[in-house]
Amino acid sequence: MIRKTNRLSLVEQVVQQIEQLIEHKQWAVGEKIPPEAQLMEQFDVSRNTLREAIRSLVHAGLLETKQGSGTTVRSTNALEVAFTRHLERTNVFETLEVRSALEQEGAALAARRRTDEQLSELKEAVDNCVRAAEARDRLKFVQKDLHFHTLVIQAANNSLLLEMYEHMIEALSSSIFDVTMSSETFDYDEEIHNELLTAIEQQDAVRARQSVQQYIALFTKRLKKMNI
Amino acid sequence: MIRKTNRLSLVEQVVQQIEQLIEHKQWAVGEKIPPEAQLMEQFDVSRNTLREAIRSLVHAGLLETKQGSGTTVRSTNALEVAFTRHLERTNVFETLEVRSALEQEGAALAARRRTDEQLSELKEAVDNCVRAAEARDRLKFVQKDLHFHTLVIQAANNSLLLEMYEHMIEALSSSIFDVTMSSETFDYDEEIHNELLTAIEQQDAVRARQSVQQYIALFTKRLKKMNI
DNA sequence: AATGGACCAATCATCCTACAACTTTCATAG
DNA sequence: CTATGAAAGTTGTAGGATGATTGGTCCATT
Repeated sequence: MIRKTNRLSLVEQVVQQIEQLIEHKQWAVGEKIPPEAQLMEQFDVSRNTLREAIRSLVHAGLLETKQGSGTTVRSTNALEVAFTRHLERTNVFETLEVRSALEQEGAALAARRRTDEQLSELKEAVDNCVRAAEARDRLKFVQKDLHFHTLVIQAANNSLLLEMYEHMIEALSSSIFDVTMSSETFDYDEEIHNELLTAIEQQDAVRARQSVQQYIALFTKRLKKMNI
Repeated sequence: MIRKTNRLSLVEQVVQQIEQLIEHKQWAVGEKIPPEAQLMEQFDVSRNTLREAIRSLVHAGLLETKQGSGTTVRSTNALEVAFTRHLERTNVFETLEVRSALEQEGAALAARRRTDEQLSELKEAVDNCVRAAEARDRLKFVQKDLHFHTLVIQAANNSLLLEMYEHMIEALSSSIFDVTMSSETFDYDEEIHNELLTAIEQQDAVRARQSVQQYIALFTKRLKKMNI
C-alpha cells in the first residue's frame, strides 16, 4: 500500500475540522470558540499550526479574533462572505439588474414547479404584506415583502438560484429599506403582488416573468428618483 | 489626527501587501514567489507572522504552497476561486438554469444598449461560428460559439453580470464541450444565432430574450439525452 | 450608592529557535 | 553518459517567551 502525497497538511486538517464544527452548528454564530490553549490540546497540534488554521478562517470571514477577548464565529458560509464583500463594491443598479435576471427566471420556474403547499404559503405571505401595509408598519412591510419574494424563489426549486438570490437581496437590503422608508407617501401596489401570485397559481410562466419585470422597473424608478 | 481602531494587525498588513503584489501582476500567476526567508526581510516581520499571512491567502485560493519546493501564485481573484469551487459541487441543470437567467437578461439589456461597434463585433463572431461549422471543426466551433455569447453579455454593459456569466460558463464548459463533441450529427442551428443577432440589431429586447430561451432549451434537451 | 482608578487574569499577537520533511541541485562514482 | 547520493534550499511543525489588548474585580473617593 503506497501512501502518495494524499496527506493533507496538519493545518488543512485543522481547518477542515473547524469548518465542520461551524457548519454543523457545534460552534454557533456569534459565540466564542475555546481559547487557543484548549484547542491546541483538542486537536493535538502546536500553537503555530492552530494559529495558521484559525488565521485562514479569519481571512475567509468565518471567524473573527479580538486580542485579549477571544475568537468568535462570524458566519457559516465562506462564499457568502466573499460574495457580499464583492457586491459591496459593485454599483447598486448593476446588482439590481442581476437580481432582476435571477428573480424573473425564479418566478417563471416557480410558476411551472410550485406545489399546492407552496402556493398557499405564498398566499399567506401576500396577506401578511397587505396587513403590514394597512397597519402602516413600513418596517414590517419590507420584511414581509422580502419574505414573499424569497418564497417565490424557493418554489423554483433550484438551490443555486436561491442562494445567489439571497446574496443579491442581502446586498440590496439597505437600498430596499431606503426606498420603502423614505417615500413620502406609503403607497402599496397590491396589484403587483397579486399579479405575480395569480400567474404562479395559474402556472403562467410568461406572466410571472412580466410581473417581476414590472416590480423591478417600479423599484428602479423610485431608487433613481432618490439619488438626485 | 485621531487613530481609531483602524490599526490593522501585522498579519493583515502583510496579507494586503501580498494581495496588491498579486493583483498588480508583480507576482505573475504560475510563478514562484520569493522564499519565506526573503519575504521575512522584505516585510520585516517574523516567520510566524509571514506564514499566517501566506496561509490565509492559500486558503483563499490565491497562493499554493508545496513543501520543499516553494509557493506559487494560483489565481488573482478570490471570488473566482470560491465561486468555482462552489459551482463544482452544484447540479449541472441548476447551474444551467442560472445561466439561462443571466443570459436572458444580458441579451435583453444588450438589445437596448449595444453600440454599433459591438453589433459589428457580434456579426463577425457569428461569421466565425458559421465558418467553423462549415469546416466541421467542432472544437473551434465551441470556442467561437462561447465567444459570441460572451460578447452579447459584454454588450449588456454590466460588469457584475458579465463576471457571473463567465463563472457560469467556466463551470459548464465541460458539459458544453461534451454536448457539442458527442452528438453523432454535427447540426449547426444557424438560425438561432441569427435570431439573437437580429433581435439585438433591431434592439428588440423581448425577441432577444426569447431566442436565448430557445437556445438554452435546445441545449438542455441535448444534455438530458446524453445523461442516459 | 455611584464613580473612577489601580490592578489582575485571560487571551490573542508577535517573535524566536530548533528540527523535520520534502524538493531541487549538483558533484561524483560507475 | 547515467545513476547515486550527499548537500543545500524550502516549507511544515513544535515549543517557549514576551508584548498588547480586553474584561473584570476590588477599593478608595466622592
